[in-house]
Amino acid sequence: MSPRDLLTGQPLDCTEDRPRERADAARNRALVLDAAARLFAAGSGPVTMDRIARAAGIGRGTLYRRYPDVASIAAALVDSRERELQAAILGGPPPLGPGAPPADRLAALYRAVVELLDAHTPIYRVLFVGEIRYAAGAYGFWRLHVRTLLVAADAPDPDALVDVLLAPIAPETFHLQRQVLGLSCARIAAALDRLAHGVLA
Amino acid sequence: MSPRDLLTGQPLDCTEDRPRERADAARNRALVLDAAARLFAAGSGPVTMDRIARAAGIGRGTLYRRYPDVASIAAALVDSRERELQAAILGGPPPLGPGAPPADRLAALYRAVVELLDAHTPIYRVLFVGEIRYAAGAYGFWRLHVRTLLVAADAPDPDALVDVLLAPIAPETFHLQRQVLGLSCARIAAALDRLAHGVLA
DNA sequence: CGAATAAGTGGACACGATGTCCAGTTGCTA
DNA sequence: TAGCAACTGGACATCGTGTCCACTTATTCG
Repeated sequence: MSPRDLLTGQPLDCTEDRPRERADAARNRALVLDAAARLFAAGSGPVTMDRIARAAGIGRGTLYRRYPDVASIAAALVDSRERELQAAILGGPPPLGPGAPPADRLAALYRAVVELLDAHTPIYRVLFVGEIRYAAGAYGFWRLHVRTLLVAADAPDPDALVDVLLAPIAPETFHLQRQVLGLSCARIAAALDRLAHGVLA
Repeated sequence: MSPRDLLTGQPLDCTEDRPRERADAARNRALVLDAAARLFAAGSGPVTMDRIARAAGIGRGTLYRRYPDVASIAAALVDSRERELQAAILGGPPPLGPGAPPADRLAALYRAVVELLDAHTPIYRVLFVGEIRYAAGAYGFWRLHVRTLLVAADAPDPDALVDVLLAPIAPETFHLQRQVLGLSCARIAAALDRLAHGVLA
């Protein structure tokens, strides 16, 4: 693990005696996130560092100071939602939280992720593009969780199965099903439900 | 369907009376495919149109004349292998070909695709990147085939399930399992086998 | 209060890739 | 062997990336 938060790029130890973030920097950060959210929502053309900087009314150098790339900005935008989901998985009510059978918990995770993807499709399509996906914080957490469920269900070779079970919630697949094919979230979740109960029978 | 072959970029009607491809053009095409194969195999840095042109010793304009992008070149490189697989699915011996139960046929498809991905990982990582994947010829064929299997197995909502079942053989997932995690093809195929038999129970 | 200082700022720059265009060349055919 | 059409190759305009550095400003401390 790195000493920095994977999602925000901020040092993890916010309460350290190291000099606090300056007021203008904080203001600019808000401008950046706001502008990026607008650009993602607008969906007109690819969201680039250049566009974000111009939309936020700041220089490129300033943008690069805090965020190394578009993915890190996307991560910051969905940060709070993902923390909520993690909390619900770790300590919320079943079936998402502890207490339900593994297959039901996996299905519940699928349902929650489908909602998340639906609410922030353009962001996740940047955040989880190709390889980056596996480096993103959320994937690591989901992977750990699903692996635990596999072990609890006595499934063979959890290390090989876990990524197979996570593949169907890749943003590319979701986008194809939701936008291109026009499937409802309920139908997608139902298909994933069958997957969960089929494999973790 | 377009009047051109999705894989080779060549007109579909090779025997038409339209002027045949000139000798120098054919030579250059061979040079291009050869150079691209070498670049993909070498694996040193991203394979771009520019590099391919230089490696083949031809100009950029010449390259763009036949191939609009790197993906189309990658498609041409695996064309013959994919045609073989399609033939085996349509008319080969079971379980890949007709005659075996749907779950077995799906598992056999998984096994064959895993082999294909393993033999040409770098090519497929370009060919199936993000959205492009669904536009590539192979995906459409596999999709149709798997949908047929789902219908044959009386699975509910084949249109929602089919992409869920195809997601785990995305090159990104395969790369993670094979290269990053170091799993053997056999283990990956076994996990997919469980998936096939779990869902098409 | 008013320097000193370090963090923050913004735009210029070099680089690399894309896709287009067109003047010149060459293979093919009659 | 002449002419046409296909082919060739490199120049060009465009766009995005990531770095760099001289300048500015918020904060701190004497």
